[in-house]
Amino acid sequence: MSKQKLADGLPSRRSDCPIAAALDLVGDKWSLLLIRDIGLLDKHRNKDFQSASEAIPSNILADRLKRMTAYGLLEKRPYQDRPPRYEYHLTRQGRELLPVLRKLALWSEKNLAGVKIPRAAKAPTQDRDVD
Amino acid sequence: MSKQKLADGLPSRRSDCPIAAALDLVGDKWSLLLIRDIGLLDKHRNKDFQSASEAIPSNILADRLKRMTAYGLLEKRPYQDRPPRYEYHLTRQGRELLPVLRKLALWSEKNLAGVKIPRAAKAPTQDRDVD
DNA sequence: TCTGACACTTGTAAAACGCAAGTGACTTGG
DNA sequence: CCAAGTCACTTGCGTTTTACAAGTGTCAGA
Repeated sequence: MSKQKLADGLPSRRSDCPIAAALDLVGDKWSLLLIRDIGLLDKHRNKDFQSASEAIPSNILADRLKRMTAYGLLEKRPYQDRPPRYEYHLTRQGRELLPVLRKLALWSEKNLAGVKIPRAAKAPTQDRDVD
Repeated sequence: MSKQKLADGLPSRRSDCPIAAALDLVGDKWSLLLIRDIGLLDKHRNKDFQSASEAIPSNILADRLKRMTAYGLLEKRPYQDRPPRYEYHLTRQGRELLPVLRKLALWSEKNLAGVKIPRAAKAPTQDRDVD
């Protein structure tokens, strides 16, 4: 799965448009939802992601974690030795996607019927999100 | 193509998360690029979209235009009678996605090597984009 | 030793995508 | 009037990606 160049580095870009370039990395059905889980919902481990309300398939989950780690958006960090277990955190690059997600959430709240942003959504921590 | 409920109205949402809800509408490889074409690059007609640097397949293009129109993000407006021809414009809802795109573009410029936002990108017109 | 938790991996079917070619309405040049 | 061209799709079909279910390996704890 994911025939795209993973081992090496980034995927080849469709164009030099910044929007297209970003979508080449996270423009699919699940990636931004994982960024949300990690950055806004404080989920970090495989089972946490599976328990999200959207039920991502486990193979897709594994693939996306692998990909986004390769892209430099996530960092895989061990939290115990035996059995070896890892949790996923946002890199600076990944963290800086959070303002985009917030914008998107605001759009939904304003434009989609019955959508409310939960107050639970963790407020910005380190990153000043003035814009 | 696009077996998803189109005729009726919106697709069923994966969850009540605002981010997931938005991605249910535009969380694919092409939709946001079309929003970009229309809202930032002033493209409005089928051939304009095909001439974009990313070469979207014509059947996918037709499907996305149809879908996003059904979702209320685009408006199909006739510009001549014979032969009947239409051009696509953003609705208010669609236009309000532009700030999201700008955020994303800023992210790319800052975080992806060699990506520059072209000055050509039309500045915000009607919509005050203070945030 | 047995059971369960956890983090994946594998197999296979279903869906979406991408490419090339085709269609229909109409205009324009000859 | 007719042939050729433009435009906006549509169709067929092979490829790729997704999704769902089940399986695997490692290890802790009872």
